[in-house]
Amino acid sequence: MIKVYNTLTRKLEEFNPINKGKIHWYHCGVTVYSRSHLGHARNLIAFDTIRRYLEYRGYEVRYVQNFTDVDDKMIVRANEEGVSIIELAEKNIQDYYEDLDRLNVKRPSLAPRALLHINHMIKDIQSLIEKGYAYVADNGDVYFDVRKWKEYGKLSKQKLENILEHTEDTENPNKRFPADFALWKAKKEGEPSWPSPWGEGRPGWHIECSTMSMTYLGETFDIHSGGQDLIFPHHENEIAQSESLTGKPFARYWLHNGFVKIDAEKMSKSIGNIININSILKSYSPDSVRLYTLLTHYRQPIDFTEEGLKQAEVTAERLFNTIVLLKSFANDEEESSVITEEDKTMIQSIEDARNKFIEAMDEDFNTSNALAAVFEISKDVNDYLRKVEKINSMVVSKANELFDEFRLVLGLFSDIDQYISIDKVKNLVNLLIDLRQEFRKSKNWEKSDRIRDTLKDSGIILEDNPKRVLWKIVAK
RNA sequence: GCAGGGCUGGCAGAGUAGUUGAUGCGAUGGUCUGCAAAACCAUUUUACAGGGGUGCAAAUCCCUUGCCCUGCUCCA
Repeated sequence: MIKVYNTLTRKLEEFNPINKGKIHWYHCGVTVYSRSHLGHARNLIAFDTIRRYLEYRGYEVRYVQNFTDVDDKMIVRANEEGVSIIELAEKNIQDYYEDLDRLNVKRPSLAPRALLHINHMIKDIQSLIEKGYAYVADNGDVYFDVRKWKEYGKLSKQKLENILEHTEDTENPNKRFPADFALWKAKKEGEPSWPSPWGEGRPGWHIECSTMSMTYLGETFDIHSGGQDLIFPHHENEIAQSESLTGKPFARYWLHNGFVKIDAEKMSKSIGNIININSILKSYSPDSVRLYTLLTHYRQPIDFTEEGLKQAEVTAERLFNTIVLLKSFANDEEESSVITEEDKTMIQSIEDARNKFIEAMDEDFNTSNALAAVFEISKDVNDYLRKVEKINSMVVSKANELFDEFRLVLGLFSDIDQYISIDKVKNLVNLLIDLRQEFRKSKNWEKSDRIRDTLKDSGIILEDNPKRVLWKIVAK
């Protein structure tokens, strides 16, 4: 049974999708006006892993993630660069996918863009006006009337009075109430605009997510996710718009991830303390970044330090070594009919590790504890491959199965195949190892070292152990 | 002010009442060993911001103080 922490109820809840076996999920994506940073990476990796886990558990996941390509930031940036917002969006979406792919984050099932849904948004705004939840101001703006929606504040647990007290926008004469938010903004000079029943203008920020999520996932869907900073006002407003429009519950489970901080401060574009994904990937592998992220539970903040990332890098490398070594035994045909006590213990450990992993992930996707299971079995495998008299092919295949599952869910080491040797190479290396062992027996260190050094130069590392010589292919 | 999150070993980071200070990194010692590399083992353990309270029992629940962060404005 999977449990998730739901921001709406502030409780751990049993997870059950509306349609058995299928999950409809909307993830709030990015405004495509600049390059993505580590905060986005954390967010993407966290939910990508959750998605992968749900798929692993047999769910079919429809994962919709939007691109905000029309809003204030887009317009300002496009003007600065002297391009249209469409051109700006194109470029940044391309960069975004590049970052996404490198981090091995699965692409969304659907990635709708706000600009292509303006007519649909207009229809929704129109309905909200007709239902009396929205009003047209004299200047052509359209606002959502928060006082009409009695449940306003239910996600962020804010009372309207408190919101009001700290709303800065008290001067706007077009609003009936300071906390009302824009569904449609009348055109200003130098801004792109679209025709509407209320004159030229453009949509407000929040409506796109309501419109697009319900278009592709239905009026009520399972999961809605995003960063914690979106809880208010963005997600609060989405709920208000959507539920007043349909009269039905909007998203059922609200998931929010914690921030990446730098020197105890949130990493954000407005503070300017950002590290871009592409720049961190110049010094660290995607696997290191993923692992670094997953070592902390997704709802906890991560105070980013290079030291921490380095630690994760070492950890990732060690784990990688285990897996690649294990893979090198995968196709060894020697069927061992005898099952020793050590084999049995290993098989049991493998089962235990899988169960522990699942148990951890079931509990609100506790990747920290899940990884603990991975590290423990990794240690057992290392021990087994080096110490046991005869390696049992069944043990190897079960272990490989397990690590394949881990890799799939955690999104780690997706490029591992390039480090696995084809049989021809394998035979060749094994021959050289045999020869070298003969030289070693006769204490011909010069020749035995020459073999080892030459192999090392071509990226093959030998490792002498009492029971056997192990080898692996490394990068470069 | 209101709402929420945090304060655990040298570092990172799980754990929300009671058979583990999980796990990772680091450090020290060891095993292995021609050398190298890797791996494994042991130690690094009477921790849980301070104070108070309720429990047979609290890091874990309640109260309180301190410090930090976040949202209430665009933001993953």
